[in-house]
Amino acid sequence: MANEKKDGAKPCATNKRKGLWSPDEDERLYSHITNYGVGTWSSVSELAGLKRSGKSCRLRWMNYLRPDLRKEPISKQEEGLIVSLQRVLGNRWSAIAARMPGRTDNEIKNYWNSRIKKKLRRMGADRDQTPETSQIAEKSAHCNTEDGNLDVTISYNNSANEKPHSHFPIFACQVTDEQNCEQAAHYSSLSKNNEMDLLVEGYVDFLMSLPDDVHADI
DNA sequence: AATCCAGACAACCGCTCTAGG
DNA sequence: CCCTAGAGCGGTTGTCTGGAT
Repeated sequence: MANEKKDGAKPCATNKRKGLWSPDEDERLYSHITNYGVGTWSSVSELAGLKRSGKSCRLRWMNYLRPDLRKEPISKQEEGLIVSLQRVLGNRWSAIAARMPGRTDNEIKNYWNSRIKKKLRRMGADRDQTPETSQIAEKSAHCNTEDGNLDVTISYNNSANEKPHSHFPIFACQVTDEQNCEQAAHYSSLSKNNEMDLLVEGYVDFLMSLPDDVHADI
């Protein structure tokens, strides 16, 4: 709860404190919100006796003080999920975080920038060429279950240079048991109906259900 | 012991979106 | 519609820490 780092906060031109939060500030913010709720963030700052912007209070609460945050490091399983979701959703960190309970967009973004991105680049698989959101909006899914392989592929229109399609796999594995076969059939029906949101949700659930050692070593 | 440097994380900035007047 | 304030988002910067020299 308490900020263990040194208090580097200093007032800015508008007389608002900036920089790292002190344990006292954390305590004030936490007890105010747990007792009275948020209301508006600018009022929280004032009512909690903080010389911080409402924006700063919101960020501190969302990224650090919220009781439902997971404190443990991001697991291998979650890392795989981040990579997969980034491929599907692009750099929409809040959308990715929404599918990972207890994790924040800031945490995921930092994790991506400091670790995964580097890791992918080392492997020559940097996905910075992920399609823009508008392109993702036009994407469609293909799911191939032939030959006992479950291969889920997202395709998207590349309107900029009018190439018909580019595609990138978000998931591929051997269908080895009954449960996977059912999953494959499920994906297949979703992709045929172009139900992208459900496909992504189902994919997330499936990924989370896998034991850690199943995840590909990216 | 001092310094440097890279990695990790916290926080800020600027922008967009949305709701209400 | 237009304007404004607040909220939220993603990119970027700042700060701290620990390891290497």
